[in-house]
Amino acid sequence: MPELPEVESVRRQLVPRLVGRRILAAAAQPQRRFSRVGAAAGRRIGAVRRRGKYLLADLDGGAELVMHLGMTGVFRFRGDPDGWTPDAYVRATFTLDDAVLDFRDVRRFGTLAVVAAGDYRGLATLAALGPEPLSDDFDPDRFAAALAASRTPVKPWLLSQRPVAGVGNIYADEALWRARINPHARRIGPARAHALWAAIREVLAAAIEREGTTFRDYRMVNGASGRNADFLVAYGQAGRPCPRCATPLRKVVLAGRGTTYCPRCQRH
DNA sequence: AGATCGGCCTGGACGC
DNA sequence: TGCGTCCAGGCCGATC
Repeated sequence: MPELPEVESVRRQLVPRLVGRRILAAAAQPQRRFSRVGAAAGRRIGAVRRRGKYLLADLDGGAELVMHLGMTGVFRFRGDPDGWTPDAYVRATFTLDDAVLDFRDVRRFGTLAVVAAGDYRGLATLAALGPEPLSDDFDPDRFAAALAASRTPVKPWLLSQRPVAGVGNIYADEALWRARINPHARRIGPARAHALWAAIREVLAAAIEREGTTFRDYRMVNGASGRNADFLVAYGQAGRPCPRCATPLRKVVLAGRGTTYCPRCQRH
């Protein structure tokens, strides 16, 4: 499930192969999640950026290609040494001047859209996206103040993408464990908010170093897996002893999402 | 206006 | 073996 570290790892592999290239043709399956993809045809690609879990490619003529990997989205180039060949799950194809790029997405949770540059009106989450966690825009005091003002349990609050961009289910569980905060907590003081602020940055930075977490679907553009799965201490570890206090980790459903935490050392 | 919840989508794991 | 059920979860839109 691609979150910020996975999307960033994909971005880093896309940059050398997309920046400066011209899109000769672009086509996607007809569905609402793919909007005006054909409008990318004929345009040259500028910077390939990332905001949260979104990939953003600047196109000439004042356009922008917005890409979201959803749950199972991957980008792959035809003819690469990894032997990728398109299959029934390819949802969109971009013909470049020197390569052919496929967007494969088994579960169709991904999004592709060509918009006027910066016009995210059809993309509510992107339009209201919080600060980049690894940038100076992510301010610990503002984060603590926003957390103090919220009455929502902290985990779904994080997943909303408004307080901070790019944190999904895996890294929310990891960061809350690291900061010793119960995912159900609704009232969190400044000291613990600062601990969570730091934990988010640490967890995401370490996962980027390892090129993301692969369980099954997530792959980089070259087909390789991320190496972070073996380092998870909370997500997917229900029943195992907490590495801090040895209490068995508990799994619950919170706001419709599987949530694993230590019932002893993660406090309300 | 903000919080909450169901729907989307499909393969794989699991139970009988 | 085969079938049915459940689960994974980011985002969107409807509803309260």
